[in-house]
Parts: sequence; structure tokens; C-alpha cells
Amino acid sequence: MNKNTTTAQRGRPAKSGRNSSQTKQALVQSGVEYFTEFGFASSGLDKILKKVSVPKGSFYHYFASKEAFGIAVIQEYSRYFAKKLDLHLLNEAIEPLQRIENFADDAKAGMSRHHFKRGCLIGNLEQEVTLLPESHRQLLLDTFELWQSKIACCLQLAQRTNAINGSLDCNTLANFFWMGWEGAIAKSKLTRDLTPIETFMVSFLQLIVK
Amino acid sequence: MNKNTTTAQRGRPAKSGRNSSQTKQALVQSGVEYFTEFGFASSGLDKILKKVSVPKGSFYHYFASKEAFGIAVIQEYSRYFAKKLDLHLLNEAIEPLQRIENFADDAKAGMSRHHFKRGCLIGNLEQEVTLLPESHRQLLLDTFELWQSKIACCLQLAQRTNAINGSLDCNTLANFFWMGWEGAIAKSKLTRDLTPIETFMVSFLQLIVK
DNA sequence: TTATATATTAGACCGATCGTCTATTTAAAT
DNA sequence: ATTTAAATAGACGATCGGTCTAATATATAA
Repeated sequence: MNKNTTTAQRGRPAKSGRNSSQTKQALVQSGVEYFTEFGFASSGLDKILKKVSVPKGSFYHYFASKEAFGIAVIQEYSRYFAKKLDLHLLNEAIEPLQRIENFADDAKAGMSRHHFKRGCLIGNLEQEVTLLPESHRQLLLDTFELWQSKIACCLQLAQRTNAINGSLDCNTLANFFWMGWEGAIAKSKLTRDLTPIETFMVSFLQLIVK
Repeated sequence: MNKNTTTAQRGRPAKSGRNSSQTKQALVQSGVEYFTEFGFASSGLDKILKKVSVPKGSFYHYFASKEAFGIAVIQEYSRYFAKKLDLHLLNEAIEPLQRIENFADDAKAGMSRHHFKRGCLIGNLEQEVTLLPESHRQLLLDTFELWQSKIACCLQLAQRTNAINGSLDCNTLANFFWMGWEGAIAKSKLTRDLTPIETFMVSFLQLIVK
């Protein structure tokens, strides 16, 4: 399925020099960036294509529709973000609650790096859900569920080491965490600084620690 | 400034039979509904006008631009929502924390009534801020500040009656509240049910009570 | 009555997309 | 040489964006 880079390919060669799967990947990456900054409806294929120097005529060679493209974009971001979460939340060298803080610091750096224009793709599309195809909605729900389980896991660890109140339900708390998190990211886009995220994290941790 | 309904007016009469300020108000109301459901960028003037039977040609008689119209819409919603907040949060017949719950119940009813398609105009536009004129951004910030002060006030009351932990900073907590709230409303749009809001409220109250 | 001021509307402007599709080009495989 | 596959060119028609000028309809003033 994946053509490697050196093997010659049949058919007209890509202007960009990339092979099929590389081009597809580049398009998805460009889509992630545009959809994260401007949302699905307000992002035109033209610009997404131009950013990676893929001609407009090629789009429907790579994807069946904008909707199908959106699915690939969401899945890619979901994968990327889950990996980032694991990187921090499964780091056994660090105490559970500190792992969550490390993740937050990582995300904060990303917010600054993109000048508070991007935020979280999933959170952004969530707001836009009334304009989205139904297929996207389900993907967003699945993604949140996955993220929630990862945070819940980490909170359970913290609970076992007695770092947080034992009476709290970690799944509920993780759900609560992500709602607040997305709210904080959105607010941070509005204020154009990190204080909302910091306020959220400090308050959240303060409220749950024993 | 306000023409009353009975006095005859100069100029061509409005097709709708409304006077100038009534038409303006109707347009703003329609704008609230569209912007809340679809956002600013994805809401066309055409539909906003059609909904209240105002001809397209009339728009620039009532507003200088779409941006100016947006400002009026945000201000109207902000006013409307502040009033709703006061209605609950200043109700001295009710205990402070219960007032917040009453507000939440009110909002939940609104979410259901509109089939989870609308949510909060301010929160929706907040996500869209990269597509918004700068004038709108400041209005959104001001609105959040106002709302925050109202919740902070109510939390201070709860603190005085010893209902919540005295060591918590009510302003910070109010800030935290609204971030979580907006996240919960967004999630509720996604799931199309009230559980996110309920989960948020239960968790929030559980975490802050003594 | 006529002229003027004001309020509202008609309707098109035109550029900018929008997502999509068919025909064509290029190159490898047969 | 012919076939098959990959990628591109380029425009398609439709919609719709916000905006503007000219026309219309009424109240008031002369």
C-alpha cells in the first residue's frame, strides 16, 4: 500500500516530487493547520492545497470529498494528540499529577508558538458541530472519550498514591477536566495569553488535591 | 429617539409595518439567533433579513456594516444574559449556591428548547475569534469579565455563610467556573444532551463545598 | 399645490469562493 | 506500440458574500 520514496511510480509524476502517500499526508497536515485555525466550513480547499503546492485538480484524486478529507484530518489530529498525551501521562518517572501538568506545559508552548490562533482542533470543531457532517460528530465524540480515559487513568494513579481525594470518581473528574480544558483553550485564544490555561490548571489541581 | 408605534412617520413606510427601532430590534434578534447557531462568518445577511421579512436593500439603512451589526448583536445578547444572571444570582430568597444551580437549570432548559443547536453566543464567537473583527474581540472579553464578577459575588456570599471553603479566591473560582461552563455547553452541543452540563455542575459544586 | 426632506426598498453589482468533474498529460508496464 | 495508472489542468455552474446607487413612498414645509 505504501510506496517507498525511491521506487519509480507509474503514471504522471507529481509536480511536488512527492509520492502518493506523501502527498496525501502533506494535504492532511495542511488540513489540520487550516481547520484548527479557521474551522471546517471557513477553510477553503484552495488554500489548503496551495500551502503544500498540490494543484487543485488533484484533490479528488486523493480524497473522495471534503467530508472524507475532514475525516482523515480529524483522525490524524486525534492520533497525534493521543500520542502526545501518552508521552506525558504514561511517564513513570514522574508523579501522576505532575504528568498532567507537564502535558499542560507542552500544550501551552504550542499555544504560544502559534500565537494563540490555533488551539485544539477537536474543541474548535466541536463548537462548529451544527455545520459539520454527521460523520465528523461521531469522530469528535470518540476522540473525547479516548482522551478522557487517558486522564482518568492518570487520576486513578494519583488516587492510589493518595495524592487526591479518594471519594472522587476519576472518570467523572476526567470528563470535567476536558470540558474545563477546552474552555480554557478557547479563552486563551480570546485573551491571547496563557493566563486562562494557567488559571484553569492551578484551580483544578488545587480543588482535587487532598 | 424612540418613535412610538402610533405616530405617523416620514418617508416610505416599512413593508413589515414596523417602525425604525422595531425593525432594528427585530434584525438584532434574528442576528442573535443566527450567530448563536452558525457563528458570525457562516451567517449570511440574506437569511438574517429574510427571517424577519426585512428586504436586503434595507440592511445598510439600519447598520453601517456587518461588523457594526455584529457589535449590536453581541451587546444585545450580553445585556439579555446579564439580566438572566441577575434574576437568579441576586435572588435573596435562595441560598447562594442554589442560585447558581437555578441559573444552570434555566440554561439547560434553553439548550433543550433549541435542540442543542445554539448554546452560548459569546462562547461560540470566542472560538471563532480568529475570523472576527477586533472590535468584537474586546466586547467578548468585556462580557466575560462582567459575568465573572457576578458569579464571584455569589460565591463570596456562599463563602460568608460558610457554604464553601474560605481559602478559595472567588474571582479565580468564577473565572474557572466560566471556562468550564463554556466547555460544558460546547460538549452538550456535541452530545446533544444535558449530561455534560449536569456533570460539570455536580462536579464543580462537589469540589468547592466544604 | 408644489417642493423638499426623510425613510425604506429594489435590485443588481461583481468578486470570491464553493466543491466538483472531465479531459488531458506523463510515465511505467506489457 | 499499446495499455494502464497517476497526477494535473482548468474551468464548471452555483451560490452567495457584503455593499451600493437609484428609485419609491410618505410626511412636512413653502
